[in-house]
Amino acid sequence: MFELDLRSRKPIYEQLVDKLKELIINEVFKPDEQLPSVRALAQDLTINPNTIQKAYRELENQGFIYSLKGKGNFVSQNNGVMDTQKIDLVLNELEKLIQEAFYLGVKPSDLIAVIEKLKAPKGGDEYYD
Amino acid sequence: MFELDLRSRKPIYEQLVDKLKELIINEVFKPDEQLPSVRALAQDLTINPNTIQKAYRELENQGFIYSLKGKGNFVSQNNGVMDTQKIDLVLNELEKLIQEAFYLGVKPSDLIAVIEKLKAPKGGDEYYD
Amino acid sequence: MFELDLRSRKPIYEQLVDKLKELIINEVFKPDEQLPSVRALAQDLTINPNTIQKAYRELENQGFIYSLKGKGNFVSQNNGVMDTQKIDLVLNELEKLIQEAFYLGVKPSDLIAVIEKLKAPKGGDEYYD
Amino acid sequence: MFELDLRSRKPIYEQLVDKLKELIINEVFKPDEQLPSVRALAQDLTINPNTIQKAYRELENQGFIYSLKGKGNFVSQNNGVMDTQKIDLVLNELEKLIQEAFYLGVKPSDLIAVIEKLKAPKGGDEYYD
DNA sequence: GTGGTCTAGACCACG
DNA sequence: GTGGTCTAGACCACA
Repeated sequence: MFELDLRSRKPIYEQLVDKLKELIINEVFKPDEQLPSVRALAQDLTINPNTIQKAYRELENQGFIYSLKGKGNFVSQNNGVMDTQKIDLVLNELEKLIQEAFYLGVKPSDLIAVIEKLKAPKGGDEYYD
Repeated sequence: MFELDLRSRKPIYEQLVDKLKELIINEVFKPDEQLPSVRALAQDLTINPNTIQKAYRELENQGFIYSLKGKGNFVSQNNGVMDTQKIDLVLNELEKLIQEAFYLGVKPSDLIAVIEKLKAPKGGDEYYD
Repeated sequence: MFELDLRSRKPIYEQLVDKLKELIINEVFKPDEQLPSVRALAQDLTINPNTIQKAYRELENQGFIYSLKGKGNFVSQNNGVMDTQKIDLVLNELEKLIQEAFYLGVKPSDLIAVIEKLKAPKGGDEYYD
Repeated sequence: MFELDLRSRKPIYEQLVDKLKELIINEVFKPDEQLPSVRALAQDLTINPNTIQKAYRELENQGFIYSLKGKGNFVSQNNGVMDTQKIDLVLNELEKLIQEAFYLGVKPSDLIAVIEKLKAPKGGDEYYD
C-alpha cells in the first residue's frame, strides 16, 4: 500500500507524511476516518514506531489529521475555510518550481496540461467542498 | 539581498543554493557573470566560508555555475539541451504541490494565472516591486 | 587496507573515492553492503571525519553508494542502465592513456592481454596475490 | 590550434601539458623541433606566461621536452629505452579505467576496437622507433 | 549509534 | 586575489 523508498535521501517520516497527505487529499482516507494505528502501521511497514509517530505528529501540526488520546488518529475535516497563510506558502513554492521548469525548457502549455490532468482528483469537481 | 533564516530547519547552504538558483534563473546573475567570491559573500552574510563553498559546489554539480580555481565562480550558459531527468523531478514535485494547492481551495484558473504571469522571465519580471 | 599518500598532490578525499570505487567495482564491497562508518574509517585512517564525509558524498553523487541518515552508507546496485555520458568520459581518458602507453613502447598485444586479464571481474580476480 | 577549455575544472597548465604531450606523441612536434616560445604562446592563447612556463616545466619533468637556456624548449628524442617505471604507472592507471569501463557496461571487444583504432598513430607502425 | 551541518582557522594551488 | 582542501571540535537530526 505504501511504497517507501528506504534508500532515498528523504527521511522516512517525511515520505510517510507525503504519502499520507496524498491519500487524504485524494480521499482514500476520508474525513473523520481513523488512520491505521501507529503500532499496526509500524509492523506493516517494518519500520520503527517512533518514525510513524513522528509522521503523525507532523500531519497533526499541518492540520491534516487530529489525534484523540487513547483512540487513535483521524482525518481532519477539510472545512471550506481558506488557510491563506498555507496557501501563500504553497503558491510561493509553486512559483519557484514553475520558474525552474521554464528554465529547464518546459513550455507553459505543458504545465497547464498538468493542471488540467489533476483538476478532478477523484472523479468529481470537488476542490473544496 | 539574501535573506537567510539561520533558525530554519533547512540547512543554510541549501537556502543559499535555492536563492542563487532563483537569481540565476531570473537572470539577475547573467551567464558568464562572476558570482560574489566565497570570502566576500561569507563576510557579507556573516557565515563561514566553508558553507558558501558547499553551496557553490552544489550549484556546480547541478550545472548552474562553473568554478575556475584562481578566478572565481561564474554563471553557466543555459544550453538548450533538455535534461529530461531533472525535468521529471521538477514536474513530480510540481504535481504534489498542485494537488495540495487544490486541496487548500486554490482554483485551477488561479494556477494558470500564475503560469501566465511567470511565462516570460526575460521581459516583464519584477523581483522587487 | 587503504594506502593513502598524505603527501600526494591528489587530495585525500579523491584518493579515498578512487580506492572505494575500485573496491566496489571489484565487489569487495557488495551491493547493499554497509561501508565503514564515517567515524570508524576516520579513526582507522587517522583522518578527519569531514574528509571521509566528503569522499562518501562524492561517491553518492557518482551513484556508487547511497546514504541513510541514521543508518550508514551502502553500496548501490549496479543497475544495467548504461550511463553513456560517463562512458564517454572514461573512454576519452582511456584513449589518452593508451596513446601514451604506445609512445612509451607498450605493444597493442600487451594492452589486449590486460583487457583479457580483467575481463571477468567476478570469477578470477586476485587483489592481493 | 590549441583548444583550451578555460571553464574546465582542470587547470589550464594541465590542459596545456596534455595537449602538448598529444602533439608530441603524434609527432606533430617532431624530436628536436623547437616549441613555440613561452611569450609567443602566451600571446597566442591570451594566457598568463607563467601558466605556459609551468606547463613546459612539467613536460620537462616528465621527459617529453628539454630546455636550453636562452634558446628555447625542444622535443626530446623518444629513445628506444623503455622507462619501465613510467610504463607501470600508465598501465596501473589503465587497469583502473578499464575496470571502471567494464563496470559501466563497456564490452571487452569495444576496448579492443579502441586499441586497434589507435594502433598506428601516424600511418606507419612505429610505436617505438 | 548513524550521517549531516556548521564554525574557526590554517595551508595549498592557480593565475 | 581567487577557489580548494583539511583539521578540530561542536551540535543537530534520524532511526
